[in-house]
Amino acid sequence: MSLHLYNTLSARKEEFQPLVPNRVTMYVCGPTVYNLAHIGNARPVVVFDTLFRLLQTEYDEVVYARNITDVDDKIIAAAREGNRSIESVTDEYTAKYREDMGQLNALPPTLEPHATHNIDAMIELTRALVEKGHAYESDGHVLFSVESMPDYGKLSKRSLEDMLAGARVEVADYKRHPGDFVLWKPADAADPGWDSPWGRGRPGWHLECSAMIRAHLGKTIDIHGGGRDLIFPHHENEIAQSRCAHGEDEFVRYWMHNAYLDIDGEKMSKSLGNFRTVRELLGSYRGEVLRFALLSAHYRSPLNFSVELLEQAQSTLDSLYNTLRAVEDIELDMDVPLADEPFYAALNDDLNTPIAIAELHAIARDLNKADAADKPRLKARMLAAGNLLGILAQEPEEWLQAAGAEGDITADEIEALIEERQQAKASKDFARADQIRDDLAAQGVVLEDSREGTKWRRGQ
RNA sequence: GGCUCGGUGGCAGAGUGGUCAUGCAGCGGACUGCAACUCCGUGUACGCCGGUUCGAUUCCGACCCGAGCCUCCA
Repeated sequence: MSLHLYNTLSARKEEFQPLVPNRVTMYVCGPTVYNLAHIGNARPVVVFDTLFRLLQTEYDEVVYARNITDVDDKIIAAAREGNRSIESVTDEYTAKYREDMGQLNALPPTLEPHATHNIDAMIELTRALVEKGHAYESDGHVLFSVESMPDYGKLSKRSLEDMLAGARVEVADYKRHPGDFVLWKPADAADPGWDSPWGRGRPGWHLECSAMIRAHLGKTIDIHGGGRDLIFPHHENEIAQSRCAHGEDEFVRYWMHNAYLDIDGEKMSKSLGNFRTVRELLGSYRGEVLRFALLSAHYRSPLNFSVELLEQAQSTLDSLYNTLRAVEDIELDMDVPLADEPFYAALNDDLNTPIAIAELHAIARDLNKADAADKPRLKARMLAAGNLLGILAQEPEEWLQAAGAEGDITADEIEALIEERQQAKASKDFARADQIRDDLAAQGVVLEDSREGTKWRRGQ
């Protein structure tokens, strides 16, 4: 099955065809770097990283850009609050963001444009919009005129009338229409700012993405991703800016939006304060566990986030790695055509990761009971599935035996006890053998006997 | 209020007009000195009420409940 993606714009699955054969351009809204990423922020990263991996199996060139928003009111506020410079705030959180996402096995994007490095492109875009009559200057601000664009609201499926009906925000008096949004705003002397035809100022948030896409990927791109909550106004406004400035009918060919993480039936968000940072969770769970948990639901479905979810992800990965450990010495059969793989078909069907994971389980089950002759191929298939999902890349033994915390019993101590237990078993002293096993179990070490000897892992 | 989108077995979570999701947990069995691992088997699930249909969890309509967006937010 060829790749099909659900397009928010058409509200249906469409066959994916890149604008330029064999070259795909993808842009995903990245972080505003003023604090730590929470696990909800990680969902689009993991989802679009999986898509990135999938696209690379099919296309020679995949250009994936994820921006860093490093100029914003919140950053300024955070710098003031911490009595530090803007740069020290953005540098710190950019670095931590990269580290955290790397822990989730997210590949680095091809491009990581910074807003502050693209100010010229933003000014240029604004100038073009003013010249074409889509924007106007008012009270030091430059605003986009939503009435100048006939199909404004197409992505979010609402009309200007709908928006007015729902308006519950005080309208700034410098706006001609309540829906008009800021492209460029004046900056105080104390705030970061850049000279422009409209005085010293800084860009509006929506403008940044449009300008960086134009500067780095082109007028029309294939895929634009982000969280559902960005559909309106952010992505709607990107469309308005880019299409009106460039005179193109098409800005983004496939709009993709992930649902969010829920906590107790509510979305996890900064404003609700019910979030858990990735960094905090990494203290208790490995990044791969977090990633697997995020992939356990389809990206367009809300995912209930809980400790139970993580525990389940942990035990599922342990089990899969256990299967791989049993075939550690088996050579891989590299001749595995992805096109024939059910997990590949599942991912090509709008990134259906739950089905892909189900297929992975099917392969693992077959591998567990396979004849020696079939193992090289099954192992290769399992690893290929894991690779697309961004999991199962570690050495099984390392995964299963990694110490969880300081003070855990060491591998050497465990090996010594296993040896002692072997002797006890040989002399039929089962009471002693079982006691050793129970003692280890109490310290989180599980023993697994087989004809080849005893293996151990840390777990429940 | 306007606009979107959902309600699936103990839990998580796919999918479909008519024998199967899958995983975790539970139960039974095989294996094992006993376990663990693994394997095999095992569940009157699809919010409620109507309609269409030979047949609906799946299509249509009403209703109930929930979520999201309309304001910074993945």
